[in-house]
Amino acid sequence: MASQSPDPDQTPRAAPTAASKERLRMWLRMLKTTRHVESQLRERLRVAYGSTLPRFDVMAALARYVDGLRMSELSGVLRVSNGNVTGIVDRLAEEGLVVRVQVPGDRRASLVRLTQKGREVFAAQAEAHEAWIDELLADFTPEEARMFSDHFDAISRNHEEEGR
Amino acid sequence: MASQSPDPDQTPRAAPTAASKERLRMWLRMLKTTRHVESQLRERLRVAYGSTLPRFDVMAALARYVDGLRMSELSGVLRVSNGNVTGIVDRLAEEGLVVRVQVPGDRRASLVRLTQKGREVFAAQAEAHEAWIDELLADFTPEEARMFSDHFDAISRNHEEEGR
DNA sequence: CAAAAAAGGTTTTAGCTTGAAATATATTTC
DNA sequence: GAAATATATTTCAAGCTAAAACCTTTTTTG
Repeated sequence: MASQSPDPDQTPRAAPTAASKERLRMWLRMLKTTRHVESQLRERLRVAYGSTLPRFDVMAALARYVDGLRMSELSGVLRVSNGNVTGIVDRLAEEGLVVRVQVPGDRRASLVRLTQKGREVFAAQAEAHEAWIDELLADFTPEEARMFSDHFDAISRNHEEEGR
Repeated sequence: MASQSPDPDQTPRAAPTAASKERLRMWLRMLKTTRHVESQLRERLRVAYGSTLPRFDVMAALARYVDGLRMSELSGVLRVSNGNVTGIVDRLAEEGLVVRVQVPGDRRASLVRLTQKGREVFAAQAEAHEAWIDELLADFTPEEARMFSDHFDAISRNHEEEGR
């Protein structure tokens, strides 16, 4: 076992350290797994429901907020750009899954809500979605899943504070 | 501690089980973290280098394969659609970062390679990229990172077998 | 070898994504 | 209360994405 750590200085950035290599490795694997699951979900939503992940995400947000959300709240919850939501809601509205309701006191704003049809469609999709996740992540035991959840949760919290 | 598992039957799909709830929870958190890191990387690449993540991914692949890759190999390595790579390579070629080389024996195919300029630009971006990851995932200790890597790695392997 | 099938790429279409500019309405300030 | 500022949303430009249609060129097959 020859000497392996010739450079023990505390370089704060740019210089690749053992730790940064480890994190990079983790990131690449995590990204790969995430993309695989996402692309599976995309395809299954497309084939089974003729829908997309962004549409599903919007409906999921609206399902959680029964009273509806303003466009800006929607983009805030989903953490996507403002103009982005406009197009997705347009298409969902065309299909009769959501409605834009005028906000009484403010003629700029509008409230987006799921329609009855929207609620029904989403309920079916959400159930399938959960089963797909269960299948795609079957390699994680429930215990592992819980451990990872808790860890990611801590990190998300940090991120949210930054992004205030 | 009252009894907590009223439904011990082996329902294979659709019925939400405790395990599926746990995996769903994990997925949502993992996705949130991944998206946060990705959007940070996108923004930083844009601001610091006027570039994008897909461009970076293509250059990273070409940096690993010094002899170059065919378009189809490139899309295979990156796991994106065939026609997708065409546009990205077009733009990288316009900027002089890659070149398309005719394959001697086959007039359909072409080999894509990084130019000298491409190698230099990528080297700088890759170093910044690693430092950004290190910063964005600083909440993971190197040991945790290693553990997560190993776990995701096992899963990726399974996915690759499916996707053959 | 000619027809058929396969392989390598590009183009097209429709949708998603962001950031910036534009529009309309509200609120604040002088 | 008019002008300036801020807020809510949409529009726009540029790029990414998958899938499908479409050329070429190569390989296979009868």
